[in-house]
Amino acid sequence: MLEPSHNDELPVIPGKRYFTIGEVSELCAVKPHVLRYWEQEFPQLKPVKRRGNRRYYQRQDVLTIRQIRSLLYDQGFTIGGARLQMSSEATSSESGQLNQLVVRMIDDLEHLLDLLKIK
Amino acid sequence: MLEPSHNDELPVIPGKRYFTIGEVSELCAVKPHVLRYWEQEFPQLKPVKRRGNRRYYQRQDVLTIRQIRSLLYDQGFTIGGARLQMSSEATSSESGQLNQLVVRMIDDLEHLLDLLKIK
DNA sequence: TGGGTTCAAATCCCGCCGTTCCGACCATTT
DNA sequence: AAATGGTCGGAACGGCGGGATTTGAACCCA
Repeated sequence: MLEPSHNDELPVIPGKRYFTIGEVSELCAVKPHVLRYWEQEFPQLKPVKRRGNRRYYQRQDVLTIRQIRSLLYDQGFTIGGARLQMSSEATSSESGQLNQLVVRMIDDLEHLLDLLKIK
Repeated sequence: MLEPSHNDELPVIPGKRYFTIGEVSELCAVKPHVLRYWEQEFPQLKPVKRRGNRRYYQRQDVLTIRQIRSLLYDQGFTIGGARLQMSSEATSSESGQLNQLVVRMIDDLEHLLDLLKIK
């Protein structure tokens, strides 16, 4: 259960705007009914709903789900613990210190990505 | 940044060398049978045993138990997740807090890398 | 010698985290 | 428009992780 079945191994997210629950299920390796369940447990997970209450997930939703998945399946949090992490992350990204560090690391990564593209 | 551990509210550890399971139970607010159970789940928790298989805990054991307690009860890890945290900390020369921060940042950065891949 | 503590091991139990079922609704293909 | 297949919510169901309780004996201190 706690083998690192990591996000790296998940498919690349196609370049389209909306995804059905079935598509998200495959993109995140999480069954549809589990996605519906998580929706009850994580307030930040709120896909758009249209005609007949169908869910339409956007990129951010997919990434959020992958993050939840990582917290639960890779890092070994309970659902309550994962919820805590998600919300504490939301608030900590507003405190400059950590945020700046992350921003700098992102810069470095972008730099590296550029290098990779050239070669 | 992370949830303050409730360990602050636990009693000060008296300045003696050995503690019985009953004493540790009170010092850590964890019932004796749970302490025995955790002993099966966390290899690093190995109190000395003497005369009639009785457990004699040392200061370090008490601290270890408080840490496990914090991971399980305050931070919302499963037992498996807590074990992961403990062992990853054991291999780190730094404190558990920093280590955990790094783990989360790596997670965040992977999250951001996904974003970069799309754009 | 008696009351409190501890022991290992077996058994019990509850709630988390899904799973399975369901009839009905929706979307896409032919 | 019919056929095919995905999706809907809600309720009932289930495994099992994480203890809790029980048992009966050994131990310790007074």
